Amino acid sequence: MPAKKRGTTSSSKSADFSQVDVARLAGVSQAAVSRAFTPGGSLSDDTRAKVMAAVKQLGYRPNVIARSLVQNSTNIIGLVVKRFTNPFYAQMIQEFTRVLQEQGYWTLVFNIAEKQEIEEALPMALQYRVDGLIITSATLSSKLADECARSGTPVVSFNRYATDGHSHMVYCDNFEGGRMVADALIDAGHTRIAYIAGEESSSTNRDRETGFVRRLEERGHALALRESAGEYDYEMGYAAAERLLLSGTPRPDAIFCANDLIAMGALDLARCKLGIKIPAELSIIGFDDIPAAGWPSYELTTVRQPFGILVDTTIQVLMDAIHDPESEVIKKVVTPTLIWRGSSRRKE
Amino acid sequence: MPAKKRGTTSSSKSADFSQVDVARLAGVSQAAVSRAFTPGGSLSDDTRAKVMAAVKQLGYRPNVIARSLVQNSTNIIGLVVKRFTNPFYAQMIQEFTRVLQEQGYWTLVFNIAEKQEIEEALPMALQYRVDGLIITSATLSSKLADECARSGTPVVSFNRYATDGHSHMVYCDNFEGGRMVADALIDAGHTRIAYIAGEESSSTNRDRETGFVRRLEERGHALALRESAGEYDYEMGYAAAERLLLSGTPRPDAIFCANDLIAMGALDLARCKLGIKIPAELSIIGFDDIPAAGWPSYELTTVRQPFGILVDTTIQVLMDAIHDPESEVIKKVVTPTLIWRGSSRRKE
DNA sequence: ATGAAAGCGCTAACAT
DNA sequence: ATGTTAGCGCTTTCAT
Repeated sequence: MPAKKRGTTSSSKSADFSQVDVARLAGVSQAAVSRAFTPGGSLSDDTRAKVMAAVKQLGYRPNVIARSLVQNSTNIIGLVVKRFTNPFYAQMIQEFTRVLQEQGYWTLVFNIAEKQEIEEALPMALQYRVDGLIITSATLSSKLADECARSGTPVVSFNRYATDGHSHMVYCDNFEGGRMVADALIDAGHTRIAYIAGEESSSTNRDRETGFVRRLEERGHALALRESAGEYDYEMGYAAAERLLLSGTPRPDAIFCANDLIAMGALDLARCKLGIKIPAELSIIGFDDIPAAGWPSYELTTVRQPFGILVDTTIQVLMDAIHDPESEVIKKVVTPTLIWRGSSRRKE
Repeated sequence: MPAKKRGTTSSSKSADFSQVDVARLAGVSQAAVSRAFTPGGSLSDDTRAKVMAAVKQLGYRPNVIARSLVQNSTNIIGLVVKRFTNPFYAQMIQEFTRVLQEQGYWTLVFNIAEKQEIEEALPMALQYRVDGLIITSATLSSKLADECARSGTPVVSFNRYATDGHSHMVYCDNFEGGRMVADALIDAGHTRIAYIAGEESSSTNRDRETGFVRRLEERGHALALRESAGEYDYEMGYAAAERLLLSGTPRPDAIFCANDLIAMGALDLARCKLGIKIPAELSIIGFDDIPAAGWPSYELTTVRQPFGILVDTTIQVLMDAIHDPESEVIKKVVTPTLIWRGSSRRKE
């Protein structure tokens, strides 16, 4: 089946040359060719020149797959993602691929739509012998985590907990972010405070909400209303806000949304459909600080996740784990920042 | 360097088992194990059972890298991307990875920031022996295209021309899209019509602009003003609109922007900073139809690229090319649709 | 500095 | 149906 053409006879198509071909043409051993491509391979200038001439003449290109087989290392990192269209995650992936490339790694993307799909995707990643895994928007079952550990593949969970005992973790302090928002809203004098949740099962949602609600309570406030978008997207945020604001109960004077997309949906519903004045009649605060949050049409107050730091840290942790497979589980927490903009009232 | 543990002795960490290990445990030949993992491999139920028992006991997982080496096929598609953060492209990548996975392929992402970087990224893709390449947001030099052809790696250029004689092409009819906008604006009675360009060197920009301007001229109109954002993003669009609308010359009454992000930047500048009424005083039309274009805060009239069709077609073309490497260059053109929304006046 | 040879884990052709 | 054998293209000893 492989339509492979070998040998020295000049044939025009689909010809992949190997080091044997190069060696033959250069009049050296195949090992010499290999050394010419090995950093630190000891080779005389003369032979190296001969090799390179032959390489150029044939248009030879090393076969990374073969190298990966013998070195038991692919220089590929598996990136498991979901919710791709959320700008926050899109930007993440962009950064991950970019920074990884700078470090000489390539990114194999595993796109999981349903929760269960990670059970298929992850074994594939292991079969491809990736050197490491970054998991965003999914949680490894402990069985999967064990398999990764057994095969010596380090895993970094990005922006979520992992209690499997093997995965490293890098995440934003979502709990603290929730607290910040509670303080901001209380300080601004709000009294009927609501929360719109994102994906209920996600640890990001749980932490943001818990931090938020606990802090409200600490300061003698209760959560007045709660609604759930179910997903982290605009449309679901819009719909959730609709349920929240048209529920018949007295309208809240502030809403904390689990992320920016939800907040923008809520904001649009409130001002475009219901004609509510933002922030005079209603404050809205999001989470992430995606680019659109800063656009003049939204001016969304939000909790910024410092994603450059998150990405760099994640990759650093992964690289450390790759080079020291025996290391203990590493956990890095990054602190978010509240970004004040026009969608919320300020302290009087 | 590879810390590999072999053999039958039960050792706990980093143990990757091979078919030899499985065979030994199952009391069959190594080839039998291979056959157990080969779709049409002939094997008795008895041996298959023995193999599977051993597989399970050891936690054996096939090594795809080794298979790729012998089969000369990786089941990996290289995806070359740029401008990741543009929602249109983010959505594309999401779709590409999803659909490719459905077909049993995995996506290796090559993120190129600078134009020149494709000269490094593409050879790497070839070294990884990808089964095919999808190029978005970049143009292959004919030298690179030749190398792909020589190595038998099919290439599909996504949303851009390729005149290299090898690359297949799937793109939206940007020229026609430009014409549609010209008609829409003229029909609505606009007389001072402007254009804000995206990345000047991109074929998408060139085609949209050419189609637009030609059609204006056909109908006896001239382009009143032209400004360039230089990039396809919001900030550059905002800045370009600022130059355009504050240039001192009489203000245009309509602007066609090379894509939605630029249009949203222009729209925000016009109404938030300059207080211009949209669309009463100024019509704005974009291109792409990203999700945000439909949000109530923007209601952006735009030319929709049917991206589901674009992606499906691209992958279909690529699959065909993979299975018939000798095929002629394929070119598929997809027609866009004008989506009317509130940011532009309608025919009176 | 260089070549010869072993072997990475697998598939596939060739026996039987 | 199953085992034997020969590679795939490469790195890496081990000699020299």
